[in-house]
Parts: sequence; structure tokens; C-alpha cells
Amino acid sequence: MEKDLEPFSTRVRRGAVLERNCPSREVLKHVTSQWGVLILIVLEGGTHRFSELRRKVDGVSERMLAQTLQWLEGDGLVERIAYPVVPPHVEYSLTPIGREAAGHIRALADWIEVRLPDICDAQAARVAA
Amino acid sequence: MEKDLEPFSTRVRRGAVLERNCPSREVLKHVTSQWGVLILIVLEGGTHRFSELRRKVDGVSERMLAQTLQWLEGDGLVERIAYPVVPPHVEYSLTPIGREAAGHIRALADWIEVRLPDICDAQAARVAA
DNA sequence: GGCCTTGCTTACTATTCGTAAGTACATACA
DNA sequence: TGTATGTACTTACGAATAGTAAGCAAGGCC
Repeated sequence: MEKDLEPFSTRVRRGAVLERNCPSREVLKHVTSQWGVLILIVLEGGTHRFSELRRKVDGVSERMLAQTLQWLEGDGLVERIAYPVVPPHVEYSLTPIGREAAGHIRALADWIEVRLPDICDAQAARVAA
Repeated sequence: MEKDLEPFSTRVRRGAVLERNCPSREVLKHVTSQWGVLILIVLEGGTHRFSELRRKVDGVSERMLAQTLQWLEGDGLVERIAYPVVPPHVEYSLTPIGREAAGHIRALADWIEVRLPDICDAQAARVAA
């Protein structure tokens, strides 16, 4: 029985992220991408315009911001509303499932910030050794 | 006041992942990296040898497995024990903080697997529109 | 001697990413 | 009237990163 011939529903039901072709791998990639993480955290704080996100997510390029927002929109985690005005006005916000995802991501980010001293100690200890 | 001159401790205390030079960004990058996520999930299930990880984390190359394990070890999340035998025998396991990180990651992965049908529906709806 | 094993490392290539510039208007200001 | 500014992107191109495949060390087995 080859993996590729296995019915979609089976893979979904089993929910096997560890498997190469599992569709959850893609979603995981979008959500945990370098900028996806930060965008979700910011959007958890409310609706933002493109340029507001660009300013808040320090270091993101317009290219990657646009691309990552398209991924997240494609996965149904982010909603995009464009007002047909000039100059353009576009608002991004989280969908209900987007809010769930953002909750998990923020929990992880918060944890890292809390544990950062421990992690830095570990890094320093390794350098010393 | 320039960001780069701001004392390290201040940035740490504030724990600002959104800032470009915050050290938590690096850790976040390692933990949420494509293979970091899956490695943490597997290691949560217990100690594994290099080749066992390679088999369980479907699709990872030896190059990226080694590199990601080194990141996680450097951050103090993974412990590496090498037995001086031939052929080599190396065991990887989670440290206490590694176990905490893995818990958050697995919560996210589990959530994605549960929500995958909804996400796929959202994707399909967009394609139709 | 030749081959097998494990846990890497090292070249080389493919993919992705960051940087900078361009676009289409409208408004502000000189 | 002309120039500058702001928005939300897209596009080209060089740089960084990831994937592929091969190599390596050193002992055991036949």
C-alpha cells in the first residue's frame, strides 16, 4: 500500500503530521513560519492594516508580509477586507479558527520570553564548556 | 535612544518578540523551524537515536536533522549523549525546559490536526470563489 | 580484503528570502 | 503647476538557506 494512494480522509483522520505528505504539514509550515508567528500574535490584538502590521512586526519586508498574509488567508486563519478607495485601504483580522491558532502561538511565544533567561544560561554554559 | 544600544537585560525583561533584535526571536526560529517542530514532537515520546529520529520524522535529511538538533541542543532544549563506541551510538532526549517547549508545540500540532477539515474547507471555498 | 553499520560533515544545487525598485492613484504643500 | 507623500502591493535580482548526494572514520563480520 503506497502512501500516495492512501485515501485523503484516512490521512486526515489519523492526522499524521509526521508523515511527509500529510496536509497538516503545510498548515503547520504557514503558522510556524518566521513571520506567520509574529503576524498572528499582532493580529490577536485586533484588526490591522497592512502598513500597521509592517510597522509592528519589526524587520518584516513588504514581500514576506504580503506572502505570509496570503498563506494565512488561504488557510482560513486571516480575513482580508479591501476597501476600493485611493490610496488603498485593506484590513486584516483573525477568523475564529485564526484566533485559536494565535492563542497557541502566543502561549509558545510567552513561554519563550519567560524562559529566555534559562535558555541563555544554557547557551552560556555550553560556550564555557 | 537607539535600539542596539539598549541594554540586553532590558530587552530580556520586556521580552519583546516583536522587536528585531530580541534574542527570543532566535529561539522561536529554532523551535518553530520546519524540522524543529517535528523533532520536539517525536522526542516528547522518549529518547531516540539519530537514525530513529531520521526514520520517524518523515522527509528530513540527515543534514537538517543534525543542524536542527544542534540548534536545540544549543538552546538547552535537547540533551545529547554520545557513547564512544563503533559504530557510533548517540542518544537524544528532551531537557526539562525542552519538555515544556514540546508541550506547547504538540498542543499546536494537535490543534491543527483536529481543525484540518475546517481549514481544508476554507481552502476549497476560496478556490471556488 | 571488502562490506556493513552509525552519525555525522562536506560539496553542489535548488529553493526561498531580503532588498530595492516600480505601480496607480489621491492628497498636501510650495 | 510641480513635487513629495502615503497605501498596498508586485517584480527583479542577489544573498542566504534548504535539499541531495557523496564521503568519512573505525571497528566487526565473512
